[in-house]
Amino acid sequence: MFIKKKFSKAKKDNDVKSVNEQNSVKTSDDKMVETDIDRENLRRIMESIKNIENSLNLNNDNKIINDNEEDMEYDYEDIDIFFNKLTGVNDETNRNLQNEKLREILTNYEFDDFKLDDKSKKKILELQAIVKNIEEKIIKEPNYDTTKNYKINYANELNKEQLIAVTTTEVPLLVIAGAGSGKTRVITYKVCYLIENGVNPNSILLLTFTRKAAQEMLGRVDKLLKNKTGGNVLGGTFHSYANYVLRRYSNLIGLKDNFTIIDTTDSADILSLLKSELKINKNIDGKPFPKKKDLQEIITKSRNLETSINDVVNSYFQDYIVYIDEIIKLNNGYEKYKKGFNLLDYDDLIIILRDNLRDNASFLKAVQNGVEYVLVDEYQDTNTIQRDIADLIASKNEKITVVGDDAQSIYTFRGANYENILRFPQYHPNCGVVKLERNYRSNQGILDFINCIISNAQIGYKKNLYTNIQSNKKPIFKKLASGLEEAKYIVDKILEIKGDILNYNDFAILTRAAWHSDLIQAELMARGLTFDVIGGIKFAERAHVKDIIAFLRIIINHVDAISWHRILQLIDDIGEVRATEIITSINRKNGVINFSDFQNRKYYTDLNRLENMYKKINKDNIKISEIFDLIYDFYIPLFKKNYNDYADRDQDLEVLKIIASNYDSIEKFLDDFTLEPLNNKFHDGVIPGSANKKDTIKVSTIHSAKGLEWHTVFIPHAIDGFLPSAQSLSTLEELEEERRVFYVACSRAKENLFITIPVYVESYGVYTNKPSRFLYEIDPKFYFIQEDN
DNA sequence: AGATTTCGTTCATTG
DNA sequence: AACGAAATCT
Repeated sequence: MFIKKKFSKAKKDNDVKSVNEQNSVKTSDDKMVETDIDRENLRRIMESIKNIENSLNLNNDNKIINDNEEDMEYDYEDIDIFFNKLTGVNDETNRNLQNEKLREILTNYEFDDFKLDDKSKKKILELQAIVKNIEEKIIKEPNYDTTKNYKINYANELNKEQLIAVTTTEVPLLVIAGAGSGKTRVITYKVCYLIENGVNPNSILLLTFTRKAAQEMLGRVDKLLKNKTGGNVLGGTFHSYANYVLRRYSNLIGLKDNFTIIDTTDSADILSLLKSELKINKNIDGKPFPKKKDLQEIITKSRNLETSINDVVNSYFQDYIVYIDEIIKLNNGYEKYKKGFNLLDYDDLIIILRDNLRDNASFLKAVQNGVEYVLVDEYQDTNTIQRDIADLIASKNEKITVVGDDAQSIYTFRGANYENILRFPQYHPNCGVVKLERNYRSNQGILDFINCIISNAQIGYKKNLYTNIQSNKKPIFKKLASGLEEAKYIVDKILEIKGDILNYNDFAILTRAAWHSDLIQAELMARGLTFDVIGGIKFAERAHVKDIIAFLRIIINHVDAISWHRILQLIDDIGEVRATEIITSINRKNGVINFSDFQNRKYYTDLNRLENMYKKINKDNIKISEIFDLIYDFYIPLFKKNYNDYADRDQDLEVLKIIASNYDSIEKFLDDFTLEPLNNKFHDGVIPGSANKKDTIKVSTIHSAKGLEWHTVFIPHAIDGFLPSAQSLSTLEELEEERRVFYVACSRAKENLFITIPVYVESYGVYTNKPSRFLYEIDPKFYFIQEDN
């Protein structure tokens, strides 16, 4: 069972041999497995067990570990015995003891309080004052002309606060919208209302968190108005809007309009390349030089928070303080590299836009010329750059509406600043405020629970969500023996609740980190249930998908060096150094692809094939599907050579071709692909991101679940250290954000909310009995601890 | 020297 | 699954 699974990984032929002589640890079915790692793991497990046993105050007879025993040598049977005791599978008394103990843990849970420095205290006080002030700006009555003949009866279809939010169009407006309070509805109706009052749809700018959100809202506008005007609204994310404007007015800002947008992985790859070119690969005081991912994070953080690299390293990456000079050097190299090869990263898109709106009057005028009304969704997740963009565009008439919920701000790690929402009135002194508190989503049991979570938060608008939904089910907390048991429990529950009435669509499993649902996915698969994975490793980030994208980018931007690196290194005997040499030669020829200089090299055959491929692609009126066929002709042999699991990856290639073939141009496809990366893992013939209405269970990260809702929601692995994440416990701000993550997760549920923890976490090989501290903070009367299966 | 293979380590959250 | 360090190949 679980232990075997863990240890089978370490089982290797030669290890097995050595076991016989040295050690006698064995599994319950007598298979010899033993390595140093095994022993270390076993020791750790035993230590965990000891701790739990001690905390349970078992008498010695019930213990499997004798404290006096010096030599910690156990075999795996011991663990099974303990396991059964702990879960009470065999023993009624123990089960009761367990639940009693759990209740005790949940009510006597102690954590260190954070010591706030004076600066933070001051800030909290200041924000509290702001919050108080804001209450005075609340608009009390709608300004709605009932005599007007609208297609939509706004007064009927909206509650009073929603109606105020929709009809207040001529002043800056802050809409504080609690979870499930009809935020989307407000935005959709507001767009309709503007259009019905004669506003030109393409002078409305709607900025949302994902492009899908914008599309859905505008689709609903079309439905409500029974025409196609919604499609003319400028809608999208800040990044996609930036892309649009920068290309359109590239001449005004000295930018080439055929720039390539690179994603996070590309940035990291470039940094890694520069790192090896600069030959800085040191190890000072046992602290290794930052990995490419960390480098990328440092740089992007410094740009999004608008602070120096020095500050970022000092506050978030103390281990790298010794390398600050090198990191700054690398950053300069990175900037130069992007300029040289006509690349823009995500941060460039919005920073260049903001800077030009601010400093370039003719550009500002050109952009403002088209925009009369600005609507911003998920305002709590904007950073200061995005805030500036919205403010600058709206600066000519201040007809700006922002909608958000500071309690759901969960993106500070990428620079989002929930203070934007609190400080909106400071930037717009004549603004109005609307608070939406009526919840249309969850039943009262869930609302009590989530109100409780957020009442423990330190900063924010006071909100108290209420509902008219009659049912009143308390959330359920359940402890399971292992991740495997947790997975089984969840799948069983889904089937039980679903019955014949509900759809799979009604269920979601939400986790803090994508891998927390690994075992659940395995269980779903084993039982033949279809599910979609959202979040985690994205389709667009899989190695072979990136390969294809690289081929396409070269077509548009012949000097896109990072793509060349990817492609060339697929070929045998070409590594980083050879690739750089070849790329230099391409640059010398100004992007002309001609590899004749390398005729005598052994890898010339493939280079020649590559050259011919691009010659064939470079033909007028070639269809996108033909381009793909040519690329695949070249790629497939290399693909099979480079990925021994190519059979699993194979289907992605076909999907990519289908998606791309729906576009008119490669450029458009690449933009979309980078700006709205397909989230879903691909399996069973589902095209990721397609409007496929298949009835599937959703397995998602909490972050990706923002704005969505389900009948029944499961939050597995709600272990303290996972949620909140152990990596977010150093400051109060971090902890507060974790609380909001938990809040977002719980508030997705309409009817049922299940929170579970496994006692044994397979991938870490540790036992735990601590549920999330956020659970502890909640009055026990607001949830059940489920005692049996 | 540079390319490739192997093996251990690691597991936030994203446009 | 993907990275990076170390071992091994050419």
